[in-house]
Parts: sequence; C-alpha cells; structure tokens
Amino acid sequence: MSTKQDNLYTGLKKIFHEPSRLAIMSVLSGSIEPVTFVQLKEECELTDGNLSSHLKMLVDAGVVQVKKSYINLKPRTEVYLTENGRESFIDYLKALEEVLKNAAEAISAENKNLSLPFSWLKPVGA
Amino acid sequence: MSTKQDNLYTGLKKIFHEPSRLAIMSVLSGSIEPVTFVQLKEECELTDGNLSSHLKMLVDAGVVQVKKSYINLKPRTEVYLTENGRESFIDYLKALEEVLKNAAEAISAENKNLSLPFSWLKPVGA
DNA sequence: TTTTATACTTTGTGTTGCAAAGTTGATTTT
DNA sequence: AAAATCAACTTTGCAACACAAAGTATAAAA
Repeated sequence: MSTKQDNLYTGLKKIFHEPSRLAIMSVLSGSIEPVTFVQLKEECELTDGNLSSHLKMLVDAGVVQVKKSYINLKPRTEVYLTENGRESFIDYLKALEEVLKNAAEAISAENKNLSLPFSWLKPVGA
Repeated sequence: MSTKQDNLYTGLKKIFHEPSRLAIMSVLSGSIEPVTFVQLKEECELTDGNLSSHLKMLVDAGVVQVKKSYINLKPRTEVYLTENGRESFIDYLKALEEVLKNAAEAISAENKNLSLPFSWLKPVGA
C-alpha cells in the first residue's frame, strides 16, 4: 500500500537511487558470502568515510546487515544483504528497467534515423 | 576528458539522475515539438514549484531551453531540449543501461533458481 | 617511543529536493 | 468597482544528504 500516487518514477526508491549505494548493492548482490568493508571499499572505489556513512543508511533502511569481529587483532566488518534488501533491490531494478525502456522508446520514436543505442530495443530476431 | 577516475557509476550524471528530472527529460525526448510548462507539470505529476526549480537546473546545465511568450493574455512557457541535452541524455541512458545490466547479472549469477526479471538478460531466441 | 599503517567513525559544509508562500495579471463575483 | 478567485509561474525556507576532512583505536615498525 503506497500512500502517494504511483507513477513510473515512484519505484526509484531513494535509498538505492544513488550511485555509491547502487554500487554497494550490486556488489553485495553478486555474492552470497558476506563482503568485507575493505573489499567493498575497493570494488566500489569509495573512501572509508563515504562507505561508512552509506552503509549506515543501508543498515538503517534494513536492507543490509553488518557483523563486526576481530580477526588477527584487526577489526573485520562483514556486510551482507537482508532478505528484504535482496527483494527490494530487485524491485528497484525492475522499476529502473521500466524507466529506462520508457525513455529509450521516447527517444527512438522521435529519432527514426538514429541508430538505436539500446540493445534491448532492437526487435528480437531482427 | 574526465578528470576523476571513471567507473561504471561515473556516467550517472547528477543532473539527470533524479526521478523528476528523468521524467522531464523523457517527456521532452518524446517530442520534437516544444512542450509547455503545464503539459510537463501534468505528465510528470509535479507541483508548479518543483517543476520550476528542476527546469531552472536543467537550463543552467544547458540541456534544455525555455521560450516565454503570452498567448491569450496568459503566459506560455515552452520547453525543449538543446542538441547537447539530447546527446548527453542518451549518454546518461547508456550509462544507466550498463549499471542495470551489471546489477542484474550479479543477481542472476547468485540466484540460479530465480526467474529472471530482466527481459534483456534472457538470451535472444531462447 | 614516536611514527606509520589499518580499519573504521564522526564532523563539517555546501547542495538540493520538496513544500509552502509569494507574484503577476486576468476573470468572476458581489 | 472593489474584492475574491483563478492560472501560471517563481521564490523562499528548511531538513536531508553526499562528500571531504578530521578524528579514533589498535597494532606494527623504526
């Protein structure tokens, strides 16, 4: 039940619709194993500070969980998606797909001459 | 020439990566004719104030232009894309496509059982 | 023993997304 | 002919937030 009237863009939930967090979510989606803070930092090319605060937001939103421990006397922060996180991220991606399709169709409708840059708009089998 | 190191997410230019502005750009992309303030407002389901300020940002970014006139003694604001606007919006959409593909692949790699929600991931002809 | 390094967290600040209020001029009501 | 209403915008105010810079804690090197 969404209170506000839905349109194409309503599904672009703010928590995911930010490049750094999109990167984090993509990396986490790509592994069933938890990912460490340091790995995430490297793969997403984020600074310590920015990763830390984005993670906090994701945790507060209930889409990731964090497990802190010490290994070899060093802190180790492991991050993983919650079940809800996985599901709502997929929903976000679906919404994004719709938005993208819609935009790409608008463009190619008015640009018959333009070579289609968007692979999935090419009619299957053509 | 991009000063900062590029990654997958660098192409998500902030000016377009906001749902309201994405909506505006999509509508504008869908017509060669200029679109009026009132039309945009309705199609994007935005308030007057928010449309006004988003338009200002798009104008300042040089991606749309605005022509003000009076018709029937009423103000008429017509909005249209600049050439640069059309091009850079396509670039944005391409970047978005890459990001989306990357995320969808990550998900389906770790969820063999999951029915693929993303149409373009289905092998063509399968 | 004072640097240096690692793994984070917190703080500070300019930006911005949105709601609410304001503006300008035409039209309708009283 | 005031006064209130409407239409099409613009401006203002403010909480949220993205990013950089600074801070903390512990361990290892010099």
